[in-house]
Amino acid sequence: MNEDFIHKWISQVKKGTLSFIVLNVLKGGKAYYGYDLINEIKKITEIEIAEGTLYPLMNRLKDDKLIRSEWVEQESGIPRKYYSITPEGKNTVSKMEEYWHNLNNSVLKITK
Amino acid sequence: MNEDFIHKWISQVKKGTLSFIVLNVLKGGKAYYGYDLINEIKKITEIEIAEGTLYPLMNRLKDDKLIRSEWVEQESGIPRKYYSITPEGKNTVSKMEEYWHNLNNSVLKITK
DNA sequence: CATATATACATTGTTATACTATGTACTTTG
DNA sequence: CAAAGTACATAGTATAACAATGTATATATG
Repeated sequence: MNEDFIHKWISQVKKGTLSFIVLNVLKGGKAYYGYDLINEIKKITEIEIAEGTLYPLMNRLKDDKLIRSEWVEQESGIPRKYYSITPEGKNTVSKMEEYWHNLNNSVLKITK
Repeated sequence: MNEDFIHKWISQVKKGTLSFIVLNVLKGGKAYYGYDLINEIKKITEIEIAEGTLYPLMNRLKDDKLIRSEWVEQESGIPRKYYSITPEGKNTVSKMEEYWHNLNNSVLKITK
């Protein structure tokens, strides 16, 4: 069946898209912790990010200095690592937005 | 610099996007050969597909029976391999379109 | 006429990233 | 007290874009 093809295709489309989405959520300046981000993104976009995808992704973004992180102790339960965007991250996300916009316009041109 | 980040990001975004674009070009029923596809897509979308990307991509699409190919001898020059879409390809591309549309709506929601 | 450029297909090796599976550890709920 | 939820993390696998390289023909240019 080509169900399988579609499934694999969606996984490929997510490559790149996820970092863009995460940076956009953080863009406003509010800090999020990982588990929260997954749920927030699922709520807004219906896109499900596996934990095994998100945590390495956040580390990559941090290595590239687009976000920073900070451990915050909780009154009860496990400490949370809060992520927030850096100035360089904001700068980068606006360039990404521009590319995405052009890409979608191209796709619209070609799909109709 | 984050020029490098953007560059790598664009390469990742193309994963999945390129197969979608190629199938959309073929969707109308007209047959294209590889070299022609690259130029056609560059002209319409400004997206540059490397030859080392396109030919393996076309083989994958063929393996998945979304397209078929046919060698056509030329009066002069190198024979061309013409690709055309299959019914299954048309079916698949419309599912892809649906997903893409939803994805872009999600992104729009999150970027504003 | 030799060389560069364009046409046309193809493969190999490298790199990046999503996902599954698995693991740790604490808390809440039935 | 077991199950489900919260919260972080890593290892291994699969996939795909791209650079580099190779083959071969045709045409333009100095």
